[in-house]
Amino acid sequence: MPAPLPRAFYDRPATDVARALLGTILTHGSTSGRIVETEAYLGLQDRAAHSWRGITPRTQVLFGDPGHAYVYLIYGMYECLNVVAEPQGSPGCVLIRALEPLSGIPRMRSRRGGMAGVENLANGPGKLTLAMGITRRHNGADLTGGPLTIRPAEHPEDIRIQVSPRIGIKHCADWPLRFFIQGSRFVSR
DNA sequence: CAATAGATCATCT
DNA sequence: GATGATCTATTGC
Repeated sequence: MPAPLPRAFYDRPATDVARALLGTILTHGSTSGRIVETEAYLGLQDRAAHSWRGITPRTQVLFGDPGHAYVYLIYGMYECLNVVAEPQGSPGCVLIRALEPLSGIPRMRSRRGGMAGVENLANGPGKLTLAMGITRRHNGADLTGGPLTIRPAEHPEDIRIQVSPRIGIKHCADWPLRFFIQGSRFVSR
């Protein structure tokens, strides 16, 4: 099993990290999946980003070291996983929106309630945290070593990236900051 | 198939 | 007190 991506991988603009994360492998315990869809959130100039107003108790991790997880509760019901990018003090991050399940699929299915097909196990930000067992306990977790890690893509050269506006936001709704693997059946709708 | 409603709560005003 | 980086079930055509 290859080593987790190093901190330097995350220490660059959020948009670059969002593209580079496509094809990499998120692992938590027995479950793992290939990242097929991401969105970049830019920080102070991006009104769709949580961090656009500056540091609050919630956005603190976004201003910290890159390579850590930012997990928050949305709509009182689901949690979303982000990866902190950019150097300390610069709050860019990347939302992980969809996974292609690779291992631990029965475990994922039972966490999701037992009936979902493989394409529907983790094809959305709230679904993938549920399937992978990721919760707010992982907020601030170091992704370069620990129970939750991201490992290099297996065939990065084969990946074709497609770009679109981000989903489900009100501000900056036309910025082309959503990235996904062309042709993947595991991308959200 | 498309549109809509409802669930539910931490965070910030 | 309003809002939201969602999801599922249900209704309507």
